[in-house]
Amino acid sequence: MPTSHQQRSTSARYQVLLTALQLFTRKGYFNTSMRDITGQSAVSTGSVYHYFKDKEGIAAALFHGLIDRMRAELQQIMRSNETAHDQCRAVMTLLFRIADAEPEVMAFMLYVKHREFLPAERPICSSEPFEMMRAMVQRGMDRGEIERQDVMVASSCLFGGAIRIITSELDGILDRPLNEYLDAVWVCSWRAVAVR
Amino acid sequence: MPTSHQQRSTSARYQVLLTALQLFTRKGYFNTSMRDITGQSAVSTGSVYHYFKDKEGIAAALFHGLIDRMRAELQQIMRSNETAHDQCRAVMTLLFRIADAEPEVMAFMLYVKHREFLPAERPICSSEPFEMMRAMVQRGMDRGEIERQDVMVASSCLFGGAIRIITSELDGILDRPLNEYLDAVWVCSWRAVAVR
DNA sequence: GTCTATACGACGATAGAC
DNA sequence: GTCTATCGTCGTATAGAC
Repeated sequence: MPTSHQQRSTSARYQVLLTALQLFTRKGYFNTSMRDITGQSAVSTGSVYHYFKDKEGIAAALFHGLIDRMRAELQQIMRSNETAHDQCRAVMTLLFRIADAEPEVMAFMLYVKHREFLPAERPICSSEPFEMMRAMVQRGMDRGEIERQDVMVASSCLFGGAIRIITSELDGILDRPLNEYLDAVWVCSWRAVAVR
Repeated sequence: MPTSHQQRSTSARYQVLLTALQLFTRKGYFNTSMRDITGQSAVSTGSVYHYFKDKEGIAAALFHGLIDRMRAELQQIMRSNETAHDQCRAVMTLLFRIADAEPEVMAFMLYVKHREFLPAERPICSSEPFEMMRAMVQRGMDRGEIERQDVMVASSCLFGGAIRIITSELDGILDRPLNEYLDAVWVCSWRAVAVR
C-alpha cells in the first residue's frame, strides 16, 4: 500500500516514462535530450536521475514494461481462445487496437530501433511476445488449421500484412482510420496460410 | 570522361558513401561520428566536408541514390514483365536478392529510421518505389489477376510477408539462408490476394 | 582538393544544498 | 526525494596552410 510520498514518487517516475515515450517516438531517442525530458515532464534533473540510472535506463524501463504488457495480453488471448484461428485473429485485433488507441506504444514496439540505444537487447522480433505469436501459428499447424510449412514463413505471411499497414498508419499515409482495414487484412492474411 | 583527379575525387566521395552506409546500418546514424567516417574511409575531415555539406548531407546522398536505384530496377521489371503476377514476383525476387547480396543496402532501405536524421524526407513507404509497387498491384486488380479491394490492403498483404522475413534475416534470427524462403513466401503471399 | 588543428556548442551526468 | 548549478566530454563543423 503506497504512502503519500510513494504515490508522488511513482507519479514523478510515471511522468518521466510517459514523456520519454512521447518524445522517443516523435523525435527519436537521440534527438531527445535529457533537457527535453525534464522540461516537458516538469520533473527536475535530480529527480530523473534518482529514478533512473541514466538516459538508457529510461529507455530500458519503457522497453521491458512494454514487453511485459504484451506478454500478459497474449497469454490472456491464448487462454481465452480455443482455435489457432481465433487466437491469431485476436492478436491482429489487439495490434490494431493498440495502434489506434496508443500509437506511441505501437511506434515504440514496431518502429523504434531499440538496438541503437539498448545494445544489450535482442531484436524485438526474437522477444517473447513475437515467439508467442509463432507458437500460436505452430499450434495451428499441429491442429490442421494452418498449412504445414516453415513456421517463420507462415508467421511472417500471417502477420506481415497487418504490421505493414500499421506502419503505414504510423507514417500517416493511410486515407481512412486504421480500424476500417482490419477485416480485409485479416481475410487476406488468413487465406495466405490456412489449409486449402 | 573523367580526368585523373576527378577519378580520385569521385573515388574519395565514393569511399565516404560506402563507409557511411556500413556504419549507419551497423551502428546507427547517431552512433556514427564524423571521426568514425573519416577514420574508416581514410578520407580527411576537410575532404569529407568538401564533398558533403554536413553529416546529414551524406545520409541524404545515400538515401536519394538508393531511391533512384530502386526506381530504375522497378521500371526495368515493369517493362520486361507482362502480367502483374510476374511483375510482383520479380519485385519480391529482387528484394530477396538485394537483402542477400547487399544486406547494408536493404537495411538502409527497410530498417533505418530516415526521418530521425532526414526530417525533410517523406517516409520511405510513400516514396516512389513503394508507389510503383502499389501501381503494379492496382494494375493486377484492373487486369482481373488480383481480387479487387483497397490497394493499400492488397499491397501490404502481398509484400508484408516478404518484408517481415527479410527484416528477420537482417536481425539474424533466421536458421537457413534467406533465398531458401523465397518460393514459400511467394506462394503464401500470392494466395492472399489472387482472385479465387 | 586535401590536410591538420582547433573552436564552440550541446549533451549527459554529478555535486551538494534543502 | 527534490532541486539548481555546474562540470567534463565529445561531436560537428570551420579555419586556413599547402
